[in-house]
Amino acid sequence: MLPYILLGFLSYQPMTGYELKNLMDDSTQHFWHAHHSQIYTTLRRLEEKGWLVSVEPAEDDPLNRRAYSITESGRSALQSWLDKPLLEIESSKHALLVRVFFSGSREPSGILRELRFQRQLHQQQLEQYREQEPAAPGRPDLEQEVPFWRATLDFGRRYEAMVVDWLDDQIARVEAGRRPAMSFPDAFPNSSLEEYDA
Amino acid sequence: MLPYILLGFLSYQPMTGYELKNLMDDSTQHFWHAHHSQIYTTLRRLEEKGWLVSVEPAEDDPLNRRAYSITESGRSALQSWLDKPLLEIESSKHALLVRVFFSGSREPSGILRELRFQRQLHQQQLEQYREQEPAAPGRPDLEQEVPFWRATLDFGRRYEAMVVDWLDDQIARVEAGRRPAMSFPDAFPNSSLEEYDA
DNA sequence: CACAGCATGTAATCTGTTACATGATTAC
DNA sequence: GTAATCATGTAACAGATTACATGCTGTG
Repeated sequence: MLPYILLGFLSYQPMTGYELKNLMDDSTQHFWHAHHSQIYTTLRRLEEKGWLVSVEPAEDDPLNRRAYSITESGRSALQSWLDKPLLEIESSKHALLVRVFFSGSREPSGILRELRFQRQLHQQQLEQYREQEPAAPGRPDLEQEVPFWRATLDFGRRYEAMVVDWLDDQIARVEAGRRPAMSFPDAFPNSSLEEYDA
Repeated sequence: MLPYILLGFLSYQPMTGYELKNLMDDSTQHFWHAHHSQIYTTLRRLEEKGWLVSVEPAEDDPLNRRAYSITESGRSALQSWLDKPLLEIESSKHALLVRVFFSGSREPSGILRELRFQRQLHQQQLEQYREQEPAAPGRPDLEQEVPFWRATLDFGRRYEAMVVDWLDDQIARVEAGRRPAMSFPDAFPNSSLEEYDA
């Protein structure tokens, strides 16, 4: 997948590995991320394949920047990947759900602490997504891309909102189970926005 | 993560690799999956670590079944993993979103075909989750686990419902963009439940 | 007897993470 | 000057997928 992300961005304009890393951190982070080590090695591999070409860092560039450009061969590889649609549901991995699945014998207080902290993290993530707005300033040729960038951001917002709701319900469920047949309020009601106190 | 899933299941009762694979396919599939090759090698590794013990397949068992049991050391490893809560948002990977992100210059018809097919898949997945109901028949000692199993299933249902909604909106958006300032219905309106016709 | 399912493994490869390593530039 | 950021790489390791490989059992 990473090769196509790099090809995709380089189809907009030539860039260095460092710039690609930053772009991914800003825009694809919530559905695909990569460490710089993987990006640099993948770029080299794509150049060997002939899908990219890089210009040797200029001698007067002490930062040793290597800019990559997409080749015609790279463009058609990207295009034929896009033309071959995804025909399956991709499987995902959620460590949090693994933990919840095997939490039946944990202390309710420990579970609650974890769920409340996760709720806080996902709420913050949601707020951050709500502030983001994709744009291609000064690139009218990329205007048609913007609605698709926004679509992926919208997915992120809906996903985080769903997770926050689910966590709220799980927190309520565990709290309800903790004091069965009781209705006393907690002596020190927990704010779900406190720092994790582990 | 896989080691803890195996430990978690084996904390319920001794099992073979094959049974663990089936259990995962039935219950953790939507938040963690593994191929049998990885399960068998991981079980061996956990035995070397002393977290599991296996009994040699009985001589009279032509199927060569090897049953694993959790050790005390394995139980405490599982427990201390559960006691160390997850303090970050886990990053996820969504190939579909990568494709959508770089779909700005694709043919609307190709995008629509893909989105509609994905919608169909996720709708089916949602219906399948709605029919599922976690239970521990004949194991009253596992009753307390059931609500947590159900919680992860509930996550799956909400996730698939969210994805279907999002796909509906994206399909509508692309359709609206395809015939700007027009309101003629399609000559052959597409059923979103047809087989993929690629 | 053929085929689906039971049952376990190894090997090669690919993908991804973490750690190690280096050096320049910019802002304070 | 010192810390953050720019910028690129290698190496070791861990995690995951795909292919290869084998043999038994039960059903039609």
